[in-house]
Amino acid sequence: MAPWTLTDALDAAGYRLTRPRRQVAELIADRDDHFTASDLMADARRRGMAIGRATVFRSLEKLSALGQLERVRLPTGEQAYVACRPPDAHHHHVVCGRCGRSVEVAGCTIGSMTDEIRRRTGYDVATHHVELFGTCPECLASGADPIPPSGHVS
Amino acid sequence: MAPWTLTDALDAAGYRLTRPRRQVAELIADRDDHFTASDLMADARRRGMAIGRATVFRSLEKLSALGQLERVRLPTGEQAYVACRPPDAHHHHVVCGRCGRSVEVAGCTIGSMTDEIRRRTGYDVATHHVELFGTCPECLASGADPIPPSGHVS
DNA sequence: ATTTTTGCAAATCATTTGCATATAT
DNA sequence: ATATATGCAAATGATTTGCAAAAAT
Repeated sequence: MAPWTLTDALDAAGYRLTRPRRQVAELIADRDDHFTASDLMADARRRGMAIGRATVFRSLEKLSALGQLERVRLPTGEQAYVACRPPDAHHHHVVCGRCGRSVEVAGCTIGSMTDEIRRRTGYDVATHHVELFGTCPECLASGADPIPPSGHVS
Repeated sequence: MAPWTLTDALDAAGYRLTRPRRQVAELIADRDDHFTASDLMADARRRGMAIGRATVFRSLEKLSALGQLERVRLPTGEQAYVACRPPDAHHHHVVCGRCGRSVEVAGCTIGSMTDEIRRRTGYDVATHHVELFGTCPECLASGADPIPPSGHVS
């Protein structure tokens, strides 16, 4: 069988495989960068797919819940999504601020912080979000000026 | 002089010290938890302060740009802010998902990840965002069930 | 006096929801 | 058949913007 598609994930979770859902899955699979809900709407229109706005949002919600997508807030403040491939392991994404491409980064070092935080602050850390932004190798190679490191982050 | 207030920060940055701005600064200073723009609007109304919605947003924007506030996206999806005290050093916030209180955590271990990421992915990491959520010591003591660690985070 | 800031109301924008219809199972 | 999902359009909610009036320098 094909590796493991978003459609498979929806299927495995017991959702019905409808035309709109297959199409949303296809649109996402064809992207290698982050995207917003409206990006997908535009993609769909461009390909002549008729998918309702609400359906796109509902699909994104389900796929996020299934761990197939991660919601990220871009530095610009936009709400975007990136596909998790593979979706199971704990990881983070680095998003290129220039072209939008993203890759996953395994080996999260945050875990080791939580004990330390508990000890120092008394807070029991349950979850965390990490969003990394920078410049991808392609954009670096193309001579574009890298995004300058920001002085005060997070 | 008083330690260093949000008002001082606005002043130092060359902004005019208007009544609404002083009031927003006061409202924020009186909070020890995260807050949304609407929270501040409500606080203001409660105290009989007449501050326009737009002014609140404009003030939050300036204070964020000055590094006095951090914008955080709560697990619920809400856009909130937390005060940075002190505002200068690189740090992150742990937010209590139960009561909203937050504290800063110094000693970010992300920095050490960036070289590794560069080596493994070719991405030049410029900025990062870390948002930590959990349960604060007070809430833990009060016997409330801690927020369960989430399986797939970020 | 001059420039900045305010506050309103309108505009924008993203996201959600109700509900009758259509579709997958 | 029957439960689920769609798609519209309307509702919601947050944030932004234009602009004349008000306030700070």
